[in-house]
Amino acid sequence: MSDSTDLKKAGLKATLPRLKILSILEEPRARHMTAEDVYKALLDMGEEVGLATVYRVLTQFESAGLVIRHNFEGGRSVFEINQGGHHDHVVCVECGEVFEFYDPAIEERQRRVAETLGFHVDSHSLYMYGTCLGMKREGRCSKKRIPGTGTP
Amino acid sequence: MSDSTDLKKAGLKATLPRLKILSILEEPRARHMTAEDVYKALLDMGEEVGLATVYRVLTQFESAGLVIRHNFEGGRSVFEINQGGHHDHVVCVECGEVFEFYDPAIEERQRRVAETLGFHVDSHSLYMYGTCLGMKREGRCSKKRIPGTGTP
DNA sequence: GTGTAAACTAGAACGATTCCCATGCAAAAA
DNA sequence: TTTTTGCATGGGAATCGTTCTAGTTTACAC
Repeated sequence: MSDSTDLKKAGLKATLPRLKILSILEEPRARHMTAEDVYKALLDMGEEVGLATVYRVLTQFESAGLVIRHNFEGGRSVFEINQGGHHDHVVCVECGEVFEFYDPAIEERQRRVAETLGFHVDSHSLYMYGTCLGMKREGRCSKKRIPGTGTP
Repeated sequence: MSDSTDLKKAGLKATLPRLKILSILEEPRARHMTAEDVYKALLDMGEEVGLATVYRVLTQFESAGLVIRHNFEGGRSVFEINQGGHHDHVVCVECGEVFEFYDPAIEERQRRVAETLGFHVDSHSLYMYGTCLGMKREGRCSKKRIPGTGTP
């Protein structure tokens, strides 16, 4: 299905900035981007889009369920395209790399805890922070820093 | 053990601002406070402490392991005194109330996941956001808003 | 094509946090 | 005791990410 159709289904007009932003987030290598990252990517591809628009659009996308917003350590938000399957995150504080995982047992226990407390859960987030020792991407921890993650 | 001893053990001089801030965080009703909350509490008790000092001291306390910093949804940080036992959080987006829980099974599964990934975990955070239907504190969801939590 | 509401841009404003620096104070040296 | 040294402080300015405002442009139903 085209991006344009995705947007209309979400009740949003298919404007140029929105289409561009969506396409950037859909690139496989994009995964977790800050608003600033998206803005820079737009500039790099020669698009005239204001930073304010990026923030507005990302927030709209979040409301529409097209993207998911994460608040990693350090305060700033990172966005990820919503491809359906829920998952949690492991963040390497050395290289800033973000890995994903899904554990049914954890999900089930969370449901249980909420039930016990009489709590209706809208969303939950689970992040693990540490170092990717022996992680196999390019041999080891890549030392490349991704904005919005890790410690200084 | 006195606060003064706690500070010295953490390698920090026992200065007045630090003692005051520590004592505020130790009050049982304090639990989860923003830097601003701590600052206001100091002003209320007639102390002359700068906001910058509050931030600086809280960060030092965090490094020393005396307090834990949380990044709840909404961006701002909330601080909680570290009383040893690790726990996770359930945040009511209606009233801003924060509840704590600990589930050994979840902790164990997390450890397992990290192990599988060859990842050394320094810390992790698990938050559930929702509404505290039927929660029994003062009958129900108290509608009192706590800074740094919840949606607008 | 045209009208209208929605979306856009740039820049100002905002709130949280950090930086800067002159001053204060307490432990170590003389 | 006096001097020195160095960390801690307070206040305001600066910075950062994010949101708001005003005026202009665009998408889409007619």
